[in-house]
Amino acid sequence: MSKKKDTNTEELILNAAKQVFQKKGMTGARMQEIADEAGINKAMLHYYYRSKQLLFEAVFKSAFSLLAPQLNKVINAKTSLFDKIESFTNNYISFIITHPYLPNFIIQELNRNPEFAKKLLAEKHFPNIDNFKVQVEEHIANGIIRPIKAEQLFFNIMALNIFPFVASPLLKGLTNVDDETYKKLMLERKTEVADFIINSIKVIK
Amino acid sequence: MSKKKDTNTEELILNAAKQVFQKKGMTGARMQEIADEAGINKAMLHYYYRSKQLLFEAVFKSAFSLLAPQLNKVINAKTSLFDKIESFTNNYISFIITHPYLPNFIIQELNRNPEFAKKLLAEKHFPNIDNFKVQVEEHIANGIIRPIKAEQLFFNIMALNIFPFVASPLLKGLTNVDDETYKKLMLERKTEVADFIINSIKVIK
DNA sequence: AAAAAGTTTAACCAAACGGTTAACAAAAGT
DNA sequence: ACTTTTGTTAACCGTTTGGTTAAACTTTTT
Repeated sequence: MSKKKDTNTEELILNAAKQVFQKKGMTGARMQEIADEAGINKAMLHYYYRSKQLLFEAVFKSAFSLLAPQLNKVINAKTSLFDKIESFTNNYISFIITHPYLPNFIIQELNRNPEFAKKLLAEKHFPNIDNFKVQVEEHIANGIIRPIKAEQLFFNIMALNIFPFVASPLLKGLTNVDDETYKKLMLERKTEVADFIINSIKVIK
Repeated sequence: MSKKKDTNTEELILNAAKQVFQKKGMTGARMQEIADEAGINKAMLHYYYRSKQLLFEAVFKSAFSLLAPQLNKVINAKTSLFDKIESFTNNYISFIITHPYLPNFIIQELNRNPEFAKKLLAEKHFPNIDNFKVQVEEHIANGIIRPIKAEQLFFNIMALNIFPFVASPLLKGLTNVDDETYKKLMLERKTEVADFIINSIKVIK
């Protein structure tokens, strides 16, 4: 057995492929461009990953398994509902600022191939909202939050956190703010979003 | 002058191109596929639209000018803020259900080419949030809503309305609901989203 | 040190791609 | 009637694309 190599080609390819696929998508990416990005011969891509499709799937799964634990924080965590919303919002926005292409990439590719989405979410024993649902229903029963379907609350949390990163060119254009100001607004959202949600659902005693 | 033709080829092409481009994006779409969809010879696409790029731009602009007046409803309308949020949410969700591919298409292509986004939003004298901003600030000054930046409120309105349609494969997977149930949830959002927003910002007297 | 296995490269290939051409058909203008 | 313009088609073209090959180089095994 073995694995010396200070330059691991397989990993080099995966990282280059990540960059190119996440920026241009499956159909927009070119194998030659990935090879150039990695600084190696194009044949290496096929040597290690056989085909564009398989290389893409490796990139996608890698991206998804980076995002999954983030999403799990809203769904499964032993903290109270409000704490959960606050910590998720704070963490998620930090996370996404360091991986700006990630959410758009995933959404784009899931839309391109929804069957792949179903397969992926099924095979990998995946974040399930059952616990979250129970928690929401308990909070409603105890009069802590106003009645709302757990699914709708979950959609709202996801939307408020993810959308401004996915739709940034549109929102930048509509609000007429420059890149720097937009980034500041995104940082503000680390607390703004959680406040907005909790304000909406909390019952005032 | 004139224009007899019961089958207007130019329009036939545009409609076919809309379908293909909105489903597969600029890079994923094929000229032959558009021709097949329209049931005509591929050379016709170039006869009427010169190139793939120009055909794409025609489709994009058409899609955008369909979405723009919808967005304008939040930004410029003479009604009160709460009315505005309620009517926009209700209208927008109805609108998007009849044009399901539209928001994702626009977001995807704006991300692919952000410069094109800037150009488009600049040339077409476009929805501007200035009026909305003034209105929000007035409401805050009058103690009707709690303090919030107009941009953040605007982002939140956009996010809550648009995101569940853009990210439907992801959200379907995570919440484990079938297509029919998902559609029901989307219809519920016609009122749910407005309530959620107003609950969050309204000052209780 | 020789053989075997693993890695890398340049050159190549067939298919798919966007786009063009030339010939033809249908309308419109005269 | 015929000439010109407009619309349409099949066949074609050069380039790009994902993928392969065969030979060379490197590392590991014996």
